[in-house]
Amino acid sequence: MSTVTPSEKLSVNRIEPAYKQVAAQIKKLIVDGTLLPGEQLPVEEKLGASFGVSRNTVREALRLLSADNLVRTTRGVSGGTFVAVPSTEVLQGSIETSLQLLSGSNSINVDELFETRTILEVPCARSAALNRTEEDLARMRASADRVEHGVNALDRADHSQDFHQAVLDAAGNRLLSMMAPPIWRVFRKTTLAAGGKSEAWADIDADHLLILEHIEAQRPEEAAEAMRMHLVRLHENRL
Amino acid sequence: MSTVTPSEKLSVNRIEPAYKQVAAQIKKLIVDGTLLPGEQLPVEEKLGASFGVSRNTVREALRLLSADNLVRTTRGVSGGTFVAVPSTEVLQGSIETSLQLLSGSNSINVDELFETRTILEVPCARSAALNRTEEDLARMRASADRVEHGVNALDRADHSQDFHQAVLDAAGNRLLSMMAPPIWRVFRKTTLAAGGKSEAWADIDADHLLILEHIEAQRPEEAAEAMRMHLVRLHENRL
DNA sequence: CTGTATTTGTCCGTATGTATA
DNA sequence: ATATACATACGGACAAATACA
Repeated sequence: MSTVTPSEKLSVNRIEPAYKQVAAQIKKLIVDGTLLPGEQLPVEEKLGASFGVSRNTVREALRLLSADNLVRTTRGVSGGTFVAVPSTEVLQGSIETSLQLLSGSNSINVDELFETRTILEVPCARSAALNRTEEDLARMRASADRVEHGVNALDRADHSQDFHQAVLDAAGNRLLSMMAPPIWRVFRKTTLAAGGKSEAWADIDADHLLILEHIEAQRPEEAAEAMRMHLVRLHENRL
Repeated sequence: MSTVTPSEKLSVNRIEPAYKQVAAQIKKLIVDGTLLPGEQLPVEEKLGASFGVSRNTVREALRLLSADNLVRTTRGVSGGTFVAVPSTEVLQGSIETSLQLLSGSNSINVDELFETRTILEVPCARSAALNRTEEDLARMRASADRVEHGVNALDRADHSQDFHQAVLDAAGNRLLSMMAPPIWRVFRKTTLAAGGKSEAWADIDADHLLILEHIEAQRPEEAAEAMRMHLVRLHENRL
């Protein structure tokens, strides 16, 4: 008679390390809203006593949470572990890391990155034409100008991203504003070594000005189309 | 004469805890591709010796990486720490957690979630009409049917998500396929308590069939428009 | 400005789990 | 089946940093 492991016979869960259980419980409290942003957690020794584990185990659990930026830790007498305030940078960072990994393992390719970028940014250009404020326009003008007068390709590329971010922000959808940048950055990392063709920069400057013009004049469809053409150019030039 | 802290006078970096530095270095090796997925890292003691820190510090660093699912750890003689293979589930999980937090802190609202969903899914319906395989169609038919015959609202909502996932997958952009589900899930969590109006299900079933019909007949614009109308209905009914 | 209390950071030792001889 | 070797998991003690009296 062959022996069977419990998992084959019964529907039981594999036992989890203590630090994972502790992390899961604290995470639940944070996501549920029981622990509010900014609130201080009990000190490590106290937490250990509550969970019935050592301080060390608590610390490993806290490291799990801090990697997700759910908590922030400072040392010293007035230090401690606090529930982190959610930030867009955190989300962008985790998306970027994951995308880079998926890109490296060929789970996604550059064409998919670019198509996604287009799908996100073209509607934003349309919305931006409707919702843009004077402040938005000033930001776009400034960054478009900085692209035009950038000292080198890297500098210009940076300011070009600023321009695109300004368009996204003008559209007024904060979720879209934060989803696009990780895609740019991963795309840029994977194609930076290849080196973009610099002769395209004059066309890119013209594109930016055209997009800006349509957004300023509140012509949504024209702005969307200009953005679409611009992104095609960027794709062709691997920028 | 007033004293100034170094950070005010010089551009220096605040010193980081050892475990963060260790984590950052290992992470760099993984993202760079120096350490390949599936590869085994040196044992904790060896790592500690390499970095000049104790095993415990190494462990906390590994916890930081495991939270991002960059490494996977098992114990026992054949165990150890291995570079994890990137998975879409991981990315979706981290996006979902961040979105939920941002949603809870009003950094994004449900209208933005829904607009983003529309922007992602309407182009996917268009692409799906062009790229769909027989297998894709079978998935859509099956899930549309399960929505229609679902025993309760929760069950129907589950199958409805399956239908939408099938459309996304048929479009062929793996990045879009993985970005949409976290948005649904967060949206659903925030509006579940409110309770959807169940009298809309008949219309939803009809929508699904119409979308399916256009995709099957390879009519991209009609499919996109049907999807857009369908999402408007979902939004109106808070589903 | 110096001492002191409090909190996290780090190290070492031991326990426990796991596969294999 | 049992022992053994080797990996991570856990626990306790000390060190360092920080704010405040």
